[in-house]
Parts: sequence; C-alpha cells; structure tokens
Amino acid sequence: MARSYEPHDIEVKWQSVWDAEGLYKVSEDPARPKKYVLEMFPYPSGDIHMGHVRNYSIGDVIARYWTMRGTNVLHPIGWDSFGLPAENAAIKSDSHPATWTYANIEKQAASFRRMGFSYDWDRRLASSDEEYYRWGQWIFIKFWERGLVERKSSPVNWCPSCMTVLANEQVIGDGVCWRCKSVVQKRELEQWYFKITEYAQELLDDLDELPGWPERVKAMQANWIGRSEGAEVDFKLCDASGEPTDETITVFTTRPDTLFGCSFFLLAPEHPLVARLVEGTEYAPSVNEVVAGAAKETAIDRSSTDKEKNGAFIGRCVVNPVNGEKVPVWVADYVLMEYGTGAVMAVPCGDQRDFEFARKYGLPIPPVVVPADDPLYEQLKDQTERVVTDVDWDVAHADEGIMVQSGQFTGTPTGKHGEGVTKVIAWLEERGQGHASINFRLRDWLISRQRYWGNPIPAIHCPSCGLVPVPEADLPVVLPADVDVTKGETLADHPEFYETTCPACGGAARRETDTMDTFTCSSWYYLRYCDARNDAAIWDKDKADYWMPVDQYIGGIEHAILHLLYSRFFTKVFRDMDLVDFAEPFTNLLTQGMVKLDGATMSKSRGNVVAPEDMIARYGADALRAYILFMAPPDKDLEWSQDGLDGMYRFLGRVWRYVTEVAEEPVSDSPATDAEPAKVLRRERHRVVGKVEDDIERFQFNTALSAMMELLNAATDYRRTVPEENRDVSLEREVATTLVLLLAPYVPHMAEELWREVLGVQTSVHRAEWPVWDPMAAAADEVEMAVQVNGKVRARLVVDAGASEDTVRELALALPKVAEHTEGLTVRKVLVVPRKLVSIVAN
RNA sequence: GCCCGGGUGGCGGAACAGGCAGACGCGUCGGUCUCAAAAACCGAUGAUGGAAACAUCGUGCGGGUUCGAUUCCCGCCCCGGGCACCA
Repeated sequence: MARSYEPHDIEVKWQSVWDAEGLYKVSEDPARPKKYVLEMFPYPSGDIHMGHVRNYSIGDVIARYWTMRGTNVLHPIGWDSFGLPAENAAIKSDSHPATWTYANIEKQAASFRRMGFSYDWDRRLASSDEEYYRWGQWIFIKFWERGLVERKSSPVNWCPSCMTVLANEQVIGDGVCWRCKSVVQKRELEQWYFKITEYAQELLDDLDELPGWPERVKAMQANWIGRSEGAEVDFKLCDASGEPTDETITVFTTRPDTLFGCSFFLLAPEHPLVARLVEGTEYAPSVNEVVAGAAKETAIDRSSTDKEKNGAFIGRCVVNPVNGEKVPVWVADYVLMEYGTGAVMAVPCGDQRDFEFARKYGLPIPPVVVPADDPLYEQLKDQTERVVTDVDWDVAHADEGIMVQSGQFTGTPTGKHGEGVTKVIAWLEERGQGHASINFRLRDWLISRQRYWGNPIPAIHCPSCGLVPVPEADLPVVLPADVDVTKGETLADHPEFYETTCPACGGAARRETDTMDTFTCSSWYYLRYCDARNDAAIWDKDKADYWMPVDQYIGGIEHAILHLLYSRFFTKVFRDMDLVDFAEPFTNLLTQGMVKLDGATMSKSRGNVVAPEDMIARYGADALRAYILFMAPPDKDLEWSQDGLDGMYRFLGRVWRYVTEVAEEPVSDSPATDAEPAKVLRRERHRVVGKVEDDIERFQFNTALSAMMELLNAATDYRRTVPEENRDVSLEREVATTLVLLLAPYVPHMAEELWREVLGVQTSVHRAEWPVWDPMAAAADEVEMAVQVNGKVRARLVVDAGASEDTVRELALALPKVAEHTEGLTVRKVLVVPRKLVSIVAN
C-alpha cells in the first residue's frame, strides 16, 4: 500500500537535503545562457505575509523553470534592512534597531527556507551590514567627484511623525508620507541631494528601450519626470515709476505663441523678488497677506484644483518683449516656486487658471488665439493690433486656434505644438529675448535623513575648507552602535561620532550626522548580488557584466516610481563611471498584484491577516505556493479564499496517488491493445507540456496549473476507463514522469519526493531536463468543427484533421440540421475555417 | 481635468492572431461506497422556456465593421490606480 501525501515531513526533509547538496549555488558559466531572476528584496518587518509568498513564489517558479531549461540562473535574496520602522520598533520594545532588524531577518530567512525558495544563500546580503553599506558610502563619494552631489537650501518635505525630511517621490497621494501617511510640511532647510535631474532626459527616453515593462509603470515614470517643451522668455522689470530697468525676469512657458495675450505677470509667493520689491511700499500689506496665506497652507490645500486663487499687485510692471506693453506684476498663490522659474506670464484667454484670476481681479482678457468657428474670429481675423480686451467666454480657450491681435503673427494657425509656437520662438531667439527650452517636473533627489538607522553620509563640515568628502581610504564611516534611539537620540547627539578633523587641512571639523535615504541602499543591491562577498571592490565588472542586467524583476507596483526610478538613475551613473556596460538594470518587469481579504489589503492594523505560517502548517508550503499562483494572473489583485486552497491540496493528493500507483505497476511486455485511448492520452501529454511551457513564459501560472490538472484528468480517465490488462504502462509512466517535471517549479518538495523516492531517480528533479514535446504528437488527427448557419451554431462535424476545405464544405452542407435551417433559403456563401468551423450564409 | 488598467456564471478565473463563450478550480445539487458520517470517487451545474429533442437570450451600455465580435472601430457608464493650480 502506497503512502499518502504528507507534505510536512517531505518538505522539511528536502529543504535540508538541498542545503547540504548546495543545489542552488551558482557561478558564472560562459558556456551556458544566463538568466538573472530577481524579486525585490524585502524590508525585514517581521513575519512574512501573503504578499511575500506571492512575490517570491512567482520568482521561484521562473527561476526553477529556466534552470530546467538548461539556463544558468542567478536567484539571490537579501534584506533592505536600514530604515525607520526598526527605530520605531526599538523605541516601543526598549531595544536597539539592530537587534530588532537582525532578529526579523533570521525569522524571514527561516520562513523563506520553509517555503522552499531556490536561493543561492551564499550571496545573501543585508543593507545594514557594514560590508554592504561601506560601498554605499563609496558610491556617495564617487557621485560627489562627478558633481552629482549637492548640498543646498530649498523648501523641502518634512514628515513631523518620522521627524525627518523626505524626497518628493516619497510624498504620495494627497501630500502624505509614503511610510507613515502623515501630512508632510514644507520647510526651508539645507539638505543633501543627488542630481537625478541631470539624467531626466535619458530616464525618459530610455523608457522606450523597455518593452518588457508594463505600460502603466512607464506611464507613471514619464508622468513623474514630466517633460514640457516650450520657451524661456525674458521680461524687463520696470522701476517704481514705470521706467524699464536692466533687470529681467525670465519665465518658462509652453505657449510662447500666446505672448500677445499676456495681460499681467505673476510671481510665486516665495519668489525672492516679491519681498524685495514691495518692502516699504504701500503694496506691502496686501502682498504680505497673500504670502502669509500661502505659507500657512498644507500640501493638501495647495494642491486642490478648485481652490480660490488669491493675489495682490506688487506695484511694479514688466515689459512684454513682443509688443513693448507694460503689464502689472502680481503675486499669486497658485504659482509654484518649485516649478520653472517661479514666475509666470499670465495669458488669461488661453489658460484656465489665469482666466479665473483675471475674472476675480478684473484684469483684461485679450483674445489672441481663437477657434475658427468662434464669432470673435470673423471679427478679428485680420486684426494685428489689439482692439478687443475682453471675451464673453466662460472658460479659457487652451486648444488649437488661429492667432489674432498678434502683430505679424496674426493669421498663423497655432496650438500646443502648432506653427505659431515655432515662429514666435524663432523670432524671440533672433532678438535675444528668449529661446526654446525644456522644463522637467522631476526635482533632484533629497537623500539626507535626520535619523540614526541608516547609512552615514561620508562628509565632513570644515570651518575653513567647507564641505569635504571622507577620503576613500577612511571608509566606511561606521554607524556607531551606542546611539539610544529610545531616548530620541540621533548621530547629532554623539560628539564622539561627529567630532573629527578635516581630511584636507587637519583642523577641527564636524562630521555629517545625517544618514542616507534607504532608497540609496536599494538602488544598487542587484549589482552587489553578482559579487556579494567582494571586499576589495563594489563588484567585479566581469561578474556584473555576466549576470546583469536582471532578466526578470518581480515586485510590487508601489515602487513604480520610487525604487525603480532611482535604480535606473544609479545604473546610468555606473555606466558613466564604467562600472557596468549597460544603461538599464531591469530588462523585464513584472508587477504583482496585492493579496486582499474582504476587499482590503491585509494588514495587522486592520486585523484581516491570513498568516502564511498557518497555511503551511495545514497544507504545506507546496500547496500554498501552487494555490497563490493558481488564484489569478500574477499582475492582478487577488482576493484570498480558503476554500480554493483545499482544492489545490486535493489536486496534489490526486497527483501523488496517480504517480505512486503508476510507479508500483509492473511494466509488462504485453503490447497495449487499447490503442485509441492511449493515443488520446499521449496527445494530451504533448499538448500540455507545450501549453505549460508557453504559459510560464507568459507568466500565466494559473493556466499552466489548470493545464496540468487537465493532464491529470486525462491520465486518471485512462486508468479508470481502460481495463487493467489493456493499459500501456510505459505510457502511464511517461505521463507520471512528465507531470512531476511540470510540477517541479511549483511544488518543488512534492516533485522531489516523487522523483527521487517514488520514481527512483538518483539526482534531483530540479536538475532534470524539462520534458520535450512534439507539436505533431500534440495535434489531434480528428477535429470537431462547429457548423454555423447565419452566425448560429446548428451542428457539429467530426472530420479528419487534414480534410480539405471542399470535403468539409460538402459534409457540412449534407448535414440534416443544416438542411433544416436552410430550408426555403438560398445558400449564398460557405466559409471554412480549417479545423475550427464552417459558416454558411443563406437567405 | 489628463494618463494607465479593468468590467465575462453563485465565486476565482479561461478564451494567446476576429472563429464552438464560460477551460481549470471552488461552491452547489444528485449519485457510488458506508450501519452512518467524513474522506475518496462518478455525474450535473450561464439564464429562461420545455418531460425531452430543442429554442431564445447571454461577456458593463448604445451604435458600427464583418459570414462571424468578449476580441476591432466610434460614443458613453461604472470600478481601481497614477498625476494634477506644472505655466
């Protein structure tokens, strides 16, 4: 009597055997094609959750599949282990961030082993390890040498709960902190930046080089980078009496063709000119009120579109370069200091915001671009001078139209990318009053954090030399262990850390006490995996060039901008440093959906968590792995349901029974006498291998599994319907073997047990070759075709797969059902779709 | 407002290049086995009408192209996500 399927014993057993055999260790092998399969490394937050199970199961199937296809697969794991939650947890439990972090890493590592993931553990890393973060500091120094590091003062995002500044990318939704969801505040602070904006154009352009990325991620990045084409235009500032001075204010505009419609000029409340120009004038009180009002607003208020716009005249004018007209300068709270130059030429006829502002303050709205079907067009079509200064429109006209009241340009068709734009820019350039320009929404990456548990920024503030990098030879700047975060301490509270000497002049100096954003750690870990134990260099270039780029990257959509944009930036800088030979780190990206319960993301605070450990305890890791992949395609959100897991467990039990039964059957010499059912089963075997192959490569793990279920159904049908003495046992063996091989990436432990212990193979199923299939053998020799009359299926026809169209047509027309439905009608047309259907048109 | 997804049985989902809608699984119902139950196995299962054969309807809505549309085109509705006073 064969054993029944007992997942727990076999899973734990094989995990230790694989470890002992070093089954998943890999090294460079130029003779074989390589693949680098990588899942985003986890933050060691505690226990693993279903999202982890899903993410890492997807990667594991892909890694195991390609290994079986003869590919040299790198599949590493590590931890993104610096970061704020460790400090918060330490404060709560009165311990040290390191204690909490490393305990969690061990816990997660144990869970990953228990899930049977095929990692090369020798490459394991943690970003909080000194041997890792020292290279992060080295990167900082190298970026500095390349002019990509800057310390500057600007309005930054401050999270009052995390007590640190944040990068723009880390402020999400309605102006909240990505990690704790608190509303962030704006503060003017001096901080460290990586100049990611220097790569803005390339980061945008190279999205086109990533066909293996989801459109939506690329769209989000393009959106974030926010490239706008337009022009910079210089306006001369007038003095208090209205006479033009030599001082100019530059604006960025995407619509230089509307310059003739500029009837006022706007400055952001934070613009330095505002305070300077109104100081001591009669305009100061009203202007200051607007400035103060804007400063008080939270990020949420400020980004609200339907908020009423406020402004005040500052008492000065600027000269419109196209017509010499003097237009009043206002301060307006809807003008952003962070975008463009913080100054805007207002064209109320063509911009909805300016339109509203003009209406509120009674400013003129001269129409300069009108659609041909607007009554104004007839009136103004040859009008070069301004005669109309207001419109009866309800909204601004921002679309295409024809230029009017626009001097020599009158009559030119124009729009966002219209002829008018090009002409006006050329004219401005000729006269030295402006030039074509491109503006990005992307800001430089603020990387300094006022927190302890991070990578210390290797910089020294010297009173005489200024900012000095820590010399390469002095790296790493070790994060001291004796900082007590439970007392709210940071590095800035530890003189023994920050008191130092200047490496340049030797005088007393102060070490930087900010640490780096954790996203700097995760921007290059995938490269370190290629050569994780190297202590002489960040990585060996040959090794990196062998394994990289990552062929398949798998992770959550929440990093669509953050981690994925930063990593692309790092890679481009590494390329410029000649550390790598490629410009994009991740060739193919799969963003997996969330695992939900009752329609909501599982979370401890919500109390709707299904613990993977509980599922493993009941069903084993194999059933859990297979089930989470079977539930839905990987990129879709899925709703957790317990019942389906029972079904998967049942399926594995049926596979187990089938394989063990077949394995016990003696292989007799008696020839199979029941040819047709055997033929069907053999055909099914070939078809399913092909289908599973195709499905895995398209990440359709759910349909791959259902194909395996179909094969098992066919196999057990055969066993049930064909009398024992007529069964082709060698065929059944082949089917059983095939099933085990197909299942190996999904249920590695059960497959291994069946392979080695039941089928008696000496070597691991995970080193076995993927089964071969023959498309000819997978094709049926008879096919059932549907016969339609006027678009409705009226009959079915079983014909030889190779039957000619004429034969099929004749057979179809001869069917009684067809005669019935064409009675009294004339057959006009008969279409034959080979092997699919016959369509008869009659009327 | 702009940009991406998505809408198919009771449920998760399938249909890859315009060709039999609902594979596979869950659930439900019926059956076999059993003293009984569980497990396991077998069968049925989109809706409506019909004893059945069968017929009609059916992939968010309305049009269109086509012999034929879940699939392509046009116009909408709803849900999810991203961006948004970006000049």
